[in-house]
Amino acid sequence: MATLLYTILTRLSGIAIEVLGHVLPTAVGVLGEATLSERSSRSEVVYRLLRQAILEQALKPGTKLSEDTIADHFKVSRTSVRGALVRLNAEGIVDLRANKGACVAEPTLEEARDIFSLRRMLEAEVIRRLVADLGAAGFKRLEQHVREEQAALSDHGPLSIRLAGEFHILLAELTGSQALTRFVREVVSRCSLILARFARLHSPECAVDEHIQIIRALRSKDIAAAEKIMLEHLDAVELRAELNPDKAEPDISEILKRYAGES
Amino acid sequence: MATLLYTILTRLSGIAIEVLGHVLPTAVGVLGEATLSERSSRSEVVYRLLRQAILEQALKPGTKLSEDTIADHFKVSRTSVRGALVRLNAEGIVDLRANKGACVAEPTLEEARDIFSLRRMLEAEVIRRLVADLGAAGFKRLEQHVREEQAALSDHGPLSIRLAGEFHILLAELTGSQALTRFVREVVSRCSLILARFARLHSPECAVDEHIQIIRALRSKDIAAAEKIMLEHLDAVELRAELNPDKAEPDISEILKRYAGES
DNA sequence: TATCCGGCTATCGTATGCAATTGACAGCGC
DNA sequence: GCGCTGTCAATTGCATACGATAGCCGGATA
Repeated sequence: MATLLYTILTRLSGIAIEVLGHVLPTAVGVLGEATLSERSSRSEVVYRLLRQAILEQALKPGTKLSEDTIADHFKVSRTSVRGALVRLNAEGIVDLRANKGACVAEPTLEEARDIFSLRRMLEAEVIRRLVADLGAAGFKRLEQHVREEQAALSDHGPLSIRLAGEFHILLAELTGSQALTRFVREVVSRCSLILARFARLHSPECAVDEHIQIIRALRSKDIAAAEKIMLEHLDAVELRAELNPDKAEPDISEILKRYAGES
Repeated sequence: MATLLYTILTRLSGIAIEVLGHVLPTAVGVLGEATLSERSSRSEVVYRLLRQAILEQALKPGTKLSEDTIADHFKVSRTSVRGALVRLNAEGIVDLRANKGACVAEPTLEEARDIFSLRRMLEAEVIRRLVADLGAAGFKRLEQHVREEQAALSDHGPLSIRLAGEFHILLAELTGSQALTRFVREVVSRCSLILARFARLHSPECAVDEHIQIIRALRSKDIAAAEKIMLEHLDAVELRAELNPDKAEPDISEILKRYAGES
């Protein structure tokens, strides 16, 4: 397990080292969501890299995130790592057990259903708002994004997973509501964890086609139809996840709970 | 300004000092939301105290939160304070400007409307779920809470402000959905900031009566009615806030922007 | 007089060191 | 053989120390 973390971080550390030299602006661009010229502290960089690693499912749920290990690999002090871990914990994608170290969060099946249910609500709202006022510029960004997704499709790897999630975040951003965006970002992140934990193979996870359909529905300005498409899309995502709750328990405590009569 | 922070923290530090001795369990109880026996790190304690101070509107939007000052008053190191500030920042109630220190967030009017709109959506969902499955135990907790609110009413101070917000959080908790609770907690927190910034006098802010009506509506199991009451309640809260956008600009930059033609 | 420049101070970002807690293992008693 | 207890290593929590950055103020210059 420690070995796995080792491997992942080594792969990322190539970026990290450059980042921690003075190539920041460029590297920030690479990391995606940064608005340019935004200077990044070490803690910020670690935060982004870890987040990326988790959302790309390189770091799987349950993986222990030792401060020392991470600090060594990113060539920073534990202080910076801690800052990042605290933030990730606040977002719910890292569990922070006192004196026992951090690990990638392991959503339970129950939590998974909970998240999905909320996600449906939030994204339905997104659709409603977008049908009302999405302009040409917005559609352009969406289409551009989908093109990127298609380009990354052959990759079958981390990139396509991340882009699939970011499509939904982009939708939320286009509503112009910061708060809504924030929440969508969070549920999408956690859904990524859930899929990592429960889904068999992540397949092309969110089929790009479904995203294209959503755009088309938005164009049609038909609220009911658009909402329906989105919900079906989310159902599809959820189905891919929960169909096999077999994989649901690599975690013994879940199993034992039932025998202990804790519900 | 620094003087104000000084005063507030001094008032809180009485608690803090005890807390940082070994009286933790007791003190934690005082702080409300803790499930007993949960040991708290220094960072955690600072987090809770700051959060409480902000939500009770003792620390008003815009107040600078110097790490040194806080650390001195709570008798902890800056390290612990930083951890707390990072968390508060993640929740959106503290702004963290690089190399310039933290300050209590100052929601703009635009953000305020955004938050309220989201809040309506989230709490409507809460009501829908509660109408469906709130049991006797739940009603009991709600009524207990309202009694506390009534008791605190004469106080006209921090306590009643906090309890008013916590009523809504309690409602969310009763749905059993962690994610929903989390989001409601966040919007309620930010609404508190908004009221602190824009509302004239916070009056009994959320009239206790309105809370009682909500409970009654829940009892009636009439979704439409209950939802309506809740939305009216939130409208009332919002009205109290936005009726006088005069107070909207104690902040010069907002004013100057208009003259600079930046929008 | 207004503007620009340089040092100064206050404050933050990061690294490191030490104390404290946890979990494991060996040894002892039952 | 089983369980308990005390010691040890590993890892975190916290404090302190240092370097870096932003904002302030005074002086010099046009």
